[in-house]
Amino acid sequence: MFSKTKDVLVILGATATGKSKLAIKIAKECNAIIISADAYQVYKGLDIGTAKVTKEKQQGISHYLIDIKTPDERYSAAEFVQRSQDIIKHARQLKKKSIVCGGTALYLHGFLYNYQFPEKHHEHEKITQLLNSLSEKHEQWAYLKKVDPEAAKNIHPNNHVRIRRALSVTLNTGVPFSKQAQKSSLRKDVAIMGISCLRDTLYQRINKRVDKMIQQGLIEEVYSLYKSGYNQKHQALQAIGYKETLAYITGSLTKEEMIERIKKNTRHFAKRQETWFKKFEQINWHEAPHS
RNA sequence: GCCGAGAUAGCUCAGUCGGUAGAGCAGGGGACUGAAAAUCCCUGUGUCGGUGGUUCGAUUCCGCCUCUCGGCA
Repeated sequence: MFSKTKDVLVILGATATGKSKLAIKIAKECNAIIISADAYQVYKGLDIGTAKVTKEKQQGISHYLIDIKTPDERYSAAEFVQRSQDIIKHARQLKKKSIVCGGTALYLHGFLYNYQFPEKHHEHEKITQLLNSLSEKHEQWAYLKKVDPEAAKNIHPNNHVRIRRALSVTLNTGVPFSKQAQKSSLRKDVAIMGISCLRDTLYQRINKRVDKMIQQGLIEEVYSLYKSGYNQKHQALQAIGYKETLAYITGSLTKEEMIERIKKNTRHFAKRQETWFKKFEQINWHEAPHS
C-alpha cells in the first residue's frame, strides 16, 4: 500500500462500502493517521446520519477533519484541499503515514489533482446586486455566455448553482471562470485504493444502514439540531438523512416517506459517486468486505 | 352467490371516438475546479389479463373465462 515514494493512501468508494473501518485497520498496521474526505462529517452534532466513526471505534488512531465545524459554518472543497495538505505535512514531521478516506468525490479529486482554486474573494456588493437582478430563468446563463462563452458552453442553462458560481468568479476576479481551472496531473505521493461493491449489494447495504440509523436515533439527533436553531438554510442540514428528517419533523413527510426518501437519495448519491470515480486514474479496486 | 369497478412499462396510472401506446416515480447513463450528501443533463417496446367473435385491421367494440377491489348477501 505504502512505499518509499508514496506515504499517502487514499481510500475511496461509494457510501456504505466499509471504507472507514478498513482505514482504521490499515492505520493501526502502518502507523498512520486518518484524514476524512467528507463534506459532512466535519460538522459537530451530525453523527448518526453521517455514519461518523465513534471515538471507541477510532481505537486511538488520530482522525482529522471530523468535528471541526459547527452546523452554521461553511466548508468547501478548497478548505479541504488546503487543510489536508497541511495535515499531511504535519504527519510527515511526526514520521507518520497518512490515509485520506472518504466519499466526497470533488474533494478527493481536488486533492489528487491539485486543484488551484481561484483566490478567495469577497463578492462585490454591486456584483451581488447584478446577479440577483438576473432572476429570469436563463438570464444568468445568457449573461455568462457574454462574459465567458467557454464556461457557458460547459454549463447547462438550468444549472443555476454552477452558473452563479462561474459568474461570481468571473466578475469578481476579472478572469473568466473557464480560464481558472488548470489541468494538472495526479500527485505522485499517493496510492489509491477503491472499494467497490455490486450495485444490488450496495443498495441492500444502504437500505440496511438507513434502517439502522433510524434505530440509533437519527430523528432525535436531527430534532436536537432543529431545537438548537439549525434548519435547512444551513449547509450542514442539506445532507442526506438530515433534510428528509427535518421535513418529517416539520410535518411535510410521514415517517415512512422520510425513510424511503433517505434510502432513495442515498442510492442516487452512491451512483453519482461511482460516476466520479470512473474518472479517477490508478485506482486499485478491491471488493468491499462483507459486513 | 349477486351487483358494480378494474386488469396497459418494475410501481401508480393516463390513453387510443378501432390503425399495436405515454406520463410520474423507480431503474440506467452522464456532467462537475471554493455549496458537491449540492446542482444539473440524457434515457421509456410493453404477449395493453386470457380466449373467441365483429372488422381489411382490435389493446380499444361485443361474448365468455380467470384474477383483483368495492358493495349486497
